[in-house]
Amino acid sequence: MRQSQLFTKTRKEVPSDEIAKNAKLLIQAGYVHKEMAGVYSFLPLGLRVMNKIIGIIREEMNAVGGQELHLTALQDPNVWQKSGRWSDEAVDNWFKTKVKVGGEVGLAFTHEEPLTRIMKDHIRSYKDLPFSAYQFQTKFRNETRAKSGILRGREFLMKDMYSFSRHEKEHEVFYKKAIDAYKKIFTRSGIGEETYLTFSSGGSFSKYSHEFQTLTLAGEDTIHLCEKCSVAVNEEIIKDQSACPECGNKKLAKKTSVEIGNIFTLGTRFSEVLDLAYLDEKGEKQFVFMGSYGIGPGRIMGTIVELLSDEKGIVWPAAIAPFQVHLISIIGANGEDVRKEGDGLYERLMKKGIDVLYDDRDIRPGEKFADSDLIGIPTRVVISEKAIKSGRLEVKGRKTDTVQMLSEPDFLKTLS
RNA sequence: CGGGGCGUGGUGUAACGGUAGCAUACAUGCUUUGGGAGCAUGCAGUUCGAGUUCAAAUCUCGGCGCCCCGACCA
Repeated sequence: MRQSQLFTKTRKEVPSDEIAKNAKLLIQAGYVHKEMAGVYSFLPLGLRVMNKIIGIIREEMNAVGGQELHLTALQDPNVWQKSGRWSDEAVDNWFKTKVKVGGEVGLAFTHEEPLTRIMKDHIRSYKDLPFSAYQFQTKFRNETRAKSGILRGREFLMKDMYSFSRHEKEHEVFYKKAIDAYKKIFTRSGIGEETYLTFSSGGSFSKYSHEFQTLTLAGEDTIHLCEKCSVAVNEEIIKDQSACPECGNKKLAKKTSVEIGNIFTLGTRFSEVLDLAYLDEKGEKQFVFMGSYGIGPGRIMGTIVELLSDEKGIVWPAAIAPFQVHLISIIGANGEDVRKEGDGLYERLMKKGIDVLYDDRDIRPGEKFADSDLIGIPTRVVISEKAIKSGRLEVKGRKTDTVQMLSEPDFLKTLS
């Protein structure tokens, strides 16, 4: 992508009412646009990052056998009435609206009910189980208070997976696989070190659940973590569980964190009320045993900005950066050589399948460097008269201050 | 939802109740060209509605919006 064609521009100054670092930097660098409180549009750079995160999650969900599908945002009240989750008393953050010809619909804040109903058409026998399905879907939650930039919005993308098993024992096998898959996702996203498997309350589903909590002051949760086992206990159940669930360690460290994923054992909570059942080997009717598994890709994105940015801007991990390489041309007084060489290098890199953002703009170097640091692409390559004379590329990592002069083949090797 | 703060060009900021100014961005021209260049010219603004007043960005009331703390967070 040529930066001269990128319609988003960086800004020198940030909107003064933003406090959250993730909102400040993502707006300043042109990744997102705030539409209103808690509602963000993703611009080309932001969408690229989001798609990288989605790609990682998708691979890991597929690896545990999940099948991707896409459910509706508009919800039929009937199915929610059966589970008792349609009323505003039961669920206070519904967005509800009316259909013109009569009747109400809701905007989905989660999808247990609709998917359970769909599965009634497909599950008949124990032979149809176990099974899991997932989607990336926009969720709507009428939060009384949106906050912390993209970390807590009223509209946000969510990966939600649902598992359907014959019984608890079968469910637990999948549940453990899901935990491992989640760990891989957060590690690959570059926040594995700061992310803790956290024992938490199960809300209205079950007594306990597991959350994945990432340490950051921008978060709104409090966890008590065991440094030995890398697990934590959510503050909300610390009265019941005051020691490490793994090793019994009683000296837990209290930290602020953000919940970037959660997994619940649903049991037969939904299958019973919606009558999702199968016939077992003996021909007896059994309710399907369910679980649900959520991740907020936007929360991962915002959390990475919170954790990894520095005073100059964002620092993306290579796996989720919008581009692999930021190619910058320094066009001096007679810049034709540089322009030609830059264009040529850009074409060659693109042909190799390398994702390059090419700053071909006719502006001064200082501005290009500042933008590059702000945008946060992992590798920067500068092409200039100096570089052309040396016959090498000037390569610098976003996180390091040292510049390497590499031949083009050597540079290509560093990317593979 | 309770409490607090704040709404001025695209963005960031000034202005005692009395001419809405500065910076940046943008446009044009010339000069410049390795860490957000210089000069000149131009474009562009008081959140909305009532009220007080000779006069309101400024004071009062209300709406709308944004941020923060708390409550909530399936």
